[in-house]
Amino acid sequence: MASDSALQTPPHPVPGLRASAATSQGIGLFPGCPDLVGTPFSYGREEEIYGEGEQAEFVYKVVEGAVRTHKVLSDGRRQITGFHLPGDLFGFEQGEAHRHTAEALSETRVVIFMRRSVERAALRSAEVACQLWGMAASNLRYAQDHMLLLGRRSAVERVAAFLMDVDERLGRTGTFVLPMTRRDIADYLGLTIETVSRTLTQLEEDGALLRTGGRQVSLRRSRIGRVVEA
Amino acid sequence: MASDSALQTPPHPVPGLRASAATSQGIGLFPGCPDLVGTPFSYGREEEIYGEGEQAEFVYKVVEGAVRTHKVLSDGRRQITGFHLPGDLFGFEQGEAHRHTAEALSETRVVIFMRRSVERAALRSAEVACQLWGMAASNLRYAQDHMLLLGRRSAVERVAAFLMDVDERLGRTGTFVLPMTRRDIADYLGLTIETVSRTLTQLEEDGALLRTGGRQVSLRRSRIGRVVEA
DNA sequence: CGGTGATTTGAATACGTTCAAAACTCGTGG
DNA sequence: CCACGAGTTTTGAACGTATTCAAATCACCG
Repeated sequence: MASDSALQTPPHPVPGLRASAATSQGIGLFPGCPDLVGTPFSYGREEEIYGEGEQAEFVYKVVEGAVRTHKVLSDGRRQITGFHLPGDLFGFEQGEAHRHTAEALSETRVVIFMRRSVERAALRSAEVACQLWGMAASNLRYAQDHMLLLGRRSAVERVAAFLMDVDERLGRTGTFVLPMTRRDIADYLGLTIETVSRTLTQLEEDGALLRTGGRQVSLRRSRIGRVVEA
Repeated sequence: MASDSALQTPPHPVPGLRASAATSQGIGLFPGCPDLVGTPFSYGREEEIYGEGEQAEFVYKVVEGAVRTHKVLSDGRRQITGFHLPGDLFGFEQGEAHRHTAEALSETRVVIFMRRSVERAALRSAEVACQLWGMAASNLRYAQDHMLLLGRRSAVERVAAFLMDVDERLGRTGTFVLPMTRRDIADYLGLTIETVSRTLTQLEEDGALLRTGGRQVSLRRSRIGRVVEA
């Protein structure tokens, strides 16, 4: 399931000193932050990147593909806390252990950084620390919007808002292929797969979107926008 | 409704240069951060501290009392994103405008800081920036736990988890007076006031807690803990 | 002690869930 | 290129939890 890259040692790579050797492919942690260079790595569909409770050694940046992070209750109920698309950072924890499980939705390429070195960089440079702060704050904003969705929105509103969000993050073309299953969508929106499916059907009947094949959707922005409004 | 302090000009104070004069009462932003001194201020029960969309000029730290922050949909549905008790910081935004509304639950004393000067301090000092990062990260963790609660937990689980959380933050005595109304609890847990009330009754019948008067509760930690488990 | 707002309780309803089965997709191999 | 088959998605029907609407009770302040 793992990629065939010679650099890999799944499931938990140790970049060590190889980071500098990877400079050609390496991508900086932040736009203007050339000294922190990551090691490329990749994961196969449904592959676990790290599990809840594991030592949080690395930080990850998506290059290609998509990742989900989630939490689970002991009886299996699952809440996806976020989908991470190219350019997004994930896996950063304050404590020693990961507080989520992260899995690749599809064949996914990332670059990884040692958490320790990022933290050291933050301690030395106010600029780096501010970027990390900004990142956490932006994730917080996102989480709070999602709290409003989970706590107070109806099924149609959740699904419509979700589709608009995905469209946005995928380039606002209005037409895209959902990178996740119905189960993932349901576990992200606090619904069941059946409700997600029924709601999609309803939105299509209302002319808010068109479906061609299981995952492909085209939004009628004006119509679907009216569903969310409030 | 505002306090009778001579320093006040409700609802939106301008501390300006008075900050240094307030040193005697002033409380630093962080434990080891003596150069950022706030101006004391207070608000009456149900008084708005700032509104969503307003210019985010200040940052607040609760000294006494309690504050709620929330978001509202145009039709009035409300989601409380957090309760802030003594010691907690709130009102920090990344952008120019507040993304929530903040209100005092009861007579509340805070110290306020100019956002600009905190930001300037962060730019200068990696240590301050790291503290702010840590704060945002901790809020994020909290928000993500709450997402799991809102998305996947039943009414009893939500109420039980809520009571245990309040107990924790109020000193783990097991006995306390809820500082908020049923409506606040409902809007925090994504339920209705009726459901919160019924659930409280049910928990009492199950022997998980005792109620003496509207807001006073005593938890049977072992019993109520079993409700949340998962 | 009265009055107002908060809380609780009751009954009917609705929305989303659950369980079950059919239909569709898409990758694989013939 | 088509057929197969596993997994995913859709649809259907019954059910359950939480909501809604309504009214009674309670708590607290003056």
